Amino acid sequence: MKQLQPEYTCAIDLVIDIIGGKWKVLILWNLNEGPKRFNELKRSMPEITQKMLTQQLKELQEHGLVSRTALGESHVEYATTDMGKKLQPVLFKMCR
Amino acid sequence: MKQLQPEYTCAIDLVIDIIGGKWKVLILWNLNEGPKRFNELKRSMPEITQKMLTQQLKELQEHGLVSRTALGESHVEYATTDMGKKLQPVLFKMCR
DNA sequence: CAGAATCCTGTACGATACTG
DNA sequence: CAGTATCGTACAGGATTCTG
Repeated sequence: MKQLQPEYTCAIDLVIDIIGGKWKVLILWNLNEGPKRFNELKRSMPEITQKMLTQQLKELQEHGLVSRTALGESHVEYATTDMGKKLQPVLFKMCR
Repeated sequence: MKQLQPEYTCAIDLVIDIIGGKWKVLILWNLNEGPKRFNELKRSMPEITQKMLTQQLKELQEHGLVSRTALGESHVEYATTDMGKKLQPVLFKMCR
């Protein structure tokens, strides 16, 4: 998981790395309601491509904000972690 | 000057637009000490190119965070605006 | 269903040279 | 001193096809 040291000279760079880009905040927003499956997330963000959803979910996992749970052969559930839940009010206070 | 409406669905996008990228926070940091001339800024950020410094300063002006004052033929001074000064503590609280 | 694999494009950023 | 102008590159993100 990414930490503040040593490659970041400024925490802002880390924040931008973690929630920057086109999709991460939107994904966190959609997971706010509760755990969702991959295609369920996909449907709630019609404009995202599968590639980007896969990729951004993977990065959110690496940053410890989202968890992935395989519940069956073809049943995967994504949810916000405790850290993700702590981040949400900070983000969403700024969103309308 | 950019506003919250209507092209941003989330204020985070605006924040990233305003202070995102590789150089903006660093420029604001360097202007924290007081007004500086173009080359003075350039020297305090040896790795930035003239092109990027020019470009980012222009964007910071458009966002109303930095002011530009021509003091002579070849003497230009950059400084943080009131809004820039308000933004600084928020940013720098996160920086070490 | 939940992805992986390719290929492609736009643009942020860099290197370098030049100028009033 | 304070920039422009051009050219080149790397990478984020998109479109499409394929798979266990």
